[in-house]
Amino acid sequence: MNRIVLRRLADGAVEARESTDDGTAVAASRLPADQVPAFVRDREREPVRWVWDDTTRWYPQLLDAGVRVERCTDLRLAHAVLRRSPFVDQALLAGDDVDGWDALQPVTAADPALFPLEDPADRLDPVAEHDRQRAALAASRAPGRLGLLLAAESSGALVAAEMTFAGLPWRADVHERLLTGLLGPRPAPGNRPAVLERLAGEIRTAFGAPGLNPDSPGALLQALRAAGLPVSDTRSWTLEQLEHPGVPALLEYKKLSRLLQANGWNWLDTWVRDGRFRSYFLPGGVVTGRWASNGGGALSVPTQVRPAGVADEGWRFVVADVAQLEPRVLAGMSADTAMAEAARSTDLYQGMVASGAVATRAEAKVGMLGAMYGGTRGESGRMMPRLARRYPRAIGLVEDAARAGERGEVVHTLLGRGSPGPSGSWADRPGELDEPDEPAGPPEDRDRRRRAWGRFTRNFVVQGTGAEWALCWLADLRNRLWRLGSGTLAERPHLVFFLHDEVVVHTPEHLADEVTDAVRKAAVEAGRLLFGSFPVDFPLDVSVVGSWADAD
DNA sequence: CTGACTTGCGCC
DNA sequence: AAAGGGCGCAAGTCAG
Repeated sequence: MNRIVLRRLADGAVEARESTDDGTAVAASRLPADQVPAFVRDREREPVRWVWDDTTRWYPQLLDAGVRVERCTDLRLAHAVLRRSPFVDQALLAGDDVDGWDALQPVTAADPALFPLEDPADRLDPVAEHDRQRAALAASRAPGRLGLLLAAESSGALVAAEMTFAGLPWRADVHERLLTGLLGPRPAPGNRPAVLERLAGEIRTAFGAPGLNPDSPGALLQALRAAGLPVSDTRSWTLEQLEHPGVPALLEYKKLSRLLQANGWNWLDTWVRDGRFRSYFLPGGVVTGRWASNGGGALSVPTQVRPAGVADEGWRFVVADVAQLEPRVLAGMSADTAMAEAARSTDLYQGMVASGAVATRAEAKVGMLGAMYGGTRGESGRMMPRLARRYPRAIGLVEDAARAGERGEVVHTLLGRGSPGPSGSWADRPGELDEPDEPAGPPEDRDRRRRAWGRFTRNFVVQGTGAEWALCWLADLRNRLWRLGSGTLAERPHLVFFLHDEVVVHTPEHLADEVTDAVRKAAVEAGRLLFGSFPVDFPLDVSVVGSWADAD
């Protein structure tokens, strides 16, 4: 398949340089910027891979012009993966531009700085970088796996741009009714809603603290202690343990105050327009490879406001999430057949019980979470020896990752995403510089930091490989959805939300069953891509609903 | 005053 | 019930 590298020139025109799969140059042309969408649309008639510095700098404009692309190489994201991958000989990526590529940041409309006036991306040469990346990949220790990761990462970049373009259908009227019902009418700026004001009064009375601002943790802590309560913080969980007549009002206040601050009227004003919640998703935004988001807190939309996520008239949401993604991924990547056997069940934890490994589902769950997160105390710590006997490969893999992290070594995901190196003097190795801002401190501090880094690397391999499974799922699903419909992106079934192990597809009602089928087939394909013929299942919970709140 | 940091809490 | 990992965000707090 041919590739076309797009590059913005100093005068604003765009250069398109086409080459064959083996790198032979075919053609180069120069286009006025306003002719780029038509050019891309025309060339998309035949299979082609677009190569560009950064999807956030090219794709939104194409989508606005009604142009969808099938595949791309996102050099920014690929560079970030390659630079950290232990599979790669870093010398092959060296060049004058390497610092520029390292520093390149995505562009979001929330952060319109630097674009399009003085964009650092325009000082970088995408053709040279593409050549370096191809050479580094070809010479890498596992070009198949790493190549899959780069393709999936680039595909994720397309999905992210498309989700922002389409937006998540959101009914501001439903949301406002919900707010008014819980908080009272929208207050004037700077004032508390009536319900919060009433609760604040009750709190002041109950704790004998006139003038107390319950939003101030310091002042609240003082008031609680003055009332004779033995607390050292003001977290809800701490407060729940207390017997005091003022506590219920305080907990209610905190809950509603949180709703107001995070997803209140200001949130609606800022993030919801024309019936859509438009956030920005940032593939590769987290070190493990998970996505981050920018704007509107898209990765933590509380269940409380999900009733306002409502499909358009004649459309439906297909909401799908994977049950227990990470333990299943761990079974697959460690090729632990006993754990994969437990994963044959819809409920992996129940499968562990059925096999006799543990007595109860609760034990299975707490034990596995401890294995993946590094819990050593209490219940999960007690489960570890039994799990290690029963699932030696799975538990061995995370234990090895933890030990490697404690030694200051880099670990990697199944497809080759590398963990960042530790910083701090506990990890100093010969030839490395001390971090002047982090003194060695007493030995027990160093040990604590060492163990904390081990917990990070332990979790990194599982969370990161889980993110790779999810990327493959998304990428395959995106292509299946496109083939289901006709017309523009927004006229076909399309992705509108993604969160680690959950997707929401907005689809014309008559295609909902086919979308459900596509979501399941894509999950099977993701498992095959990562784990080949190793038998590990990824069962989905799928709901076809009118409102997001009705899923599950 | 601004910017950096802390606290607390939402999601997985 | 959290613990143990990863985030983003808003408000309060504090240093300069």
